[in-house]
Amino acid sequence: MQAAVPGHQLDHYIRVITQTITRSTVQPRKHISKWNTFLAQETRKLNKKREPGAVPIKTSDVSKELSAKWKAMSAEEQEQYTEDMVQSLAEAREAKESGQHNSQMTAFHDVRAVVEHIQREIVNVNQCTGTEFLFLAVRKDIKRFNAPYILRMSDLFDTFFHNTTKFTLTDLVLKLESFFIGGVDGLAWNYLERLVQLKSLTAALIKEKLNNATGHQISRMVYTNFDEAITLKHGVVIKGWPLSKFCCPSHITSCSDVELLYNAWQSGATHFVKLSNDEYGRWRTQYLQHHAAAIQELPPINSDGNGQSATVLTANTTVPVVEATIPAVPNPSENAVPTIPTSENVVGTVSASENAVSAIPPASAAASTLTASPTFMNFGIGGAVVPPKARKTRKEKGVPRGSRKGKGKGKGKGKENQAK
DNA sequence: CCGAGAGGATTATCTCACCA
DNA sequence: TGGTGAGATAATCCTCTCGG
Repeated sequence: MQAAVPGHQLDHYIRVITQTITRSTVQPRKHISKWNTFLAQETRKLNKKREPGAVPIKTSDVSKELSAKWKAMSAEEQEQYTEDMVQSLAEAREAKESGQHNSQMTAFHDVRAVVEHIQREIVNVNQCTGTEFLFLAVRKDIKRFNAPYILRMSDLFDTFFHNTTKFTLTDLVLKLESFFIGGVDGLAWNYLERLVQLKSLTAALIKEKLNNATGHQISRMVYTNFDEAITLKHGVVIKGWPLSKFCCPSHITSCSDVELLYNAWQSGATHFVKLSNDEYGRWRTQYLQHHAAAIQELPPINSDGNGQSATVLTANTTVPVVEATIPAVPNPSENAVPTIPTSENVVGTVSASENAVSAIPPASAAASTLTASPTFMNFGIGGAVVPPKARKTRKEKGVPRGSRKGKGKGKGKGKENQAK
């Protein structure tokens, strides 16, 4: 393609062929630059005039020359000259943003729609006849987006599989997926592989939920400075974060924590909530007030010993808005509102240390909510979430290990040392 | 195009449970 | 009691996005 239609870097053709996102779609500028449209327009004209087969003129080749021409024009002339182009670029941008052209995404939605339909039918038959159903769905291609899916009509399925195979349904469906994706070898998952896979699935799930909540594609989920990067920009908050620490899944080191997080998102116990205009307005006001207070009031606050919020704000860590309590019976429509920052329930926006821990429900709270869910569930719901086993404090805790360069490679190194 | 920063993946090393 | 390997932890590396 590059040979046939030269003039771009290889990356450009790859993006055109695969229809993947480009930087312009990731974070489009708020306003289309008149200068850019002028530059594009003029370069296009010059390219039309060039000899057939000649090397295409790039904007960088003519920008200086065109800059002089641009500056010579009055503001009105510039406006008039680029008006049409700006409009057509705006339309193209809109089409690019909302247009559906990704076959993987189409497949994902197809699977989801079919699964939803099957779920409805199974529930109906179960209610009419009392027949027990267990329905599993896994992808067989790593490129597909759909996460493993479990639908079961009774908790007894969990008990049965655990008693007979020593695996939970979650473990089994992960193994099943690995079998389809990687063949028999995929079954030989060790802890690390499972952890990595689950982290990846969880990150993808959270991003998908974020996109659904905002109604448009977000380039990536931001965990550090969540309130600034996500809530402030998109008016979305998180409810029911199940862990004491808010961070990206890859930074969670315990497998059980990742499982808990994944299950919480999959079940909806943890979810994004889009704020209404009023709610967002209030949230934004408070957010800006808190930040202003943190900057302006730090010295006097420390001196009079009052004003914990501002003191905590200066801790340099911004914790996202996390709903303080998970309702016993999840009802998003009713519980989506109170994430507006008030002094009681939005501790997360101003607290970085002590308050954040108390504000976020413990793992057991999330688990109890899960078990209170309906009888048909998604992946992993209803299984008891076992907290990580307490371990001895490591001797080298807090001691920097230093560079490992030149210390040899391969996982067996530590074992070899131990053997010695 | 480039640097900063964040997310995600990989690697090295230690702990612990199990078994002969 | 010692060997073995899975699990756990922390450091480091790699990749990507964003904004200037």
